[in-house]
Amino acid sequence: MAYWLVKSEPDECGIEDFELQQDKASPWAGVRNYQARNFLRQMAVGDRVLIYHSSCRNIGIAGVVRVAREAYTDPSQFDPDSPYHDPKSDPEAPRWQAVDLVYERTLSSLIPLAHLKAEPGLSELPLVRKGSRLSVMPVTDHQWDVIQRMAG
DNA sequence: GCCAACGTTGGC
DNA sequence: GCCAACGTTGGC
Repeated sequence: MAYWLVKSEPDECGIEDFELQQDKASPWAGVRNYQARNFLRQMAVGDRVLIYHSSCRNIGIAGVVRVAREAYTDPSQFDPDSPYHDPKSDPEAPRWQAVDLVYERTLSSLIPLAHLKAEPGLSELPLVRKGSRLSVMPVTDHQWDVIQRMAG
């Protein structure tokens, strides 16, 4: 089993939205960055995914979800009404994939970005590197352990 | 709202 | 293939 972290704007889809769905999986769609997409493709059912809340009042890691379905064609790329529409994507060779994620737990208290940045064991995590915009990233076993410890 | 840093686009 | 211009991300 592998570990991952994804960024989300809680206004769009935060841990609370997964919690409301409980055992019902939700699509993680709209990724439009090649590096992030390549990581999505590597996700396997059962992998754990940290949900990071960005561009909001309380920035940081908020909870954990689980991969419920491996990568499949993201339908929003072909939907002209979707904000994620990609007119250059060829239906014969779709550019973008989505996965399905299902709720696992909400942290008792959010781990703020400042704490993540201050933790030496996380210095290699792309999330805390200056200017990093990667929205889907792998988390090593060690980084995972560090974060679990911080979560209490 | 500001703005630095980034990824992508497109002219050459 | 280079690189300037552009649009976006995301913390503050």
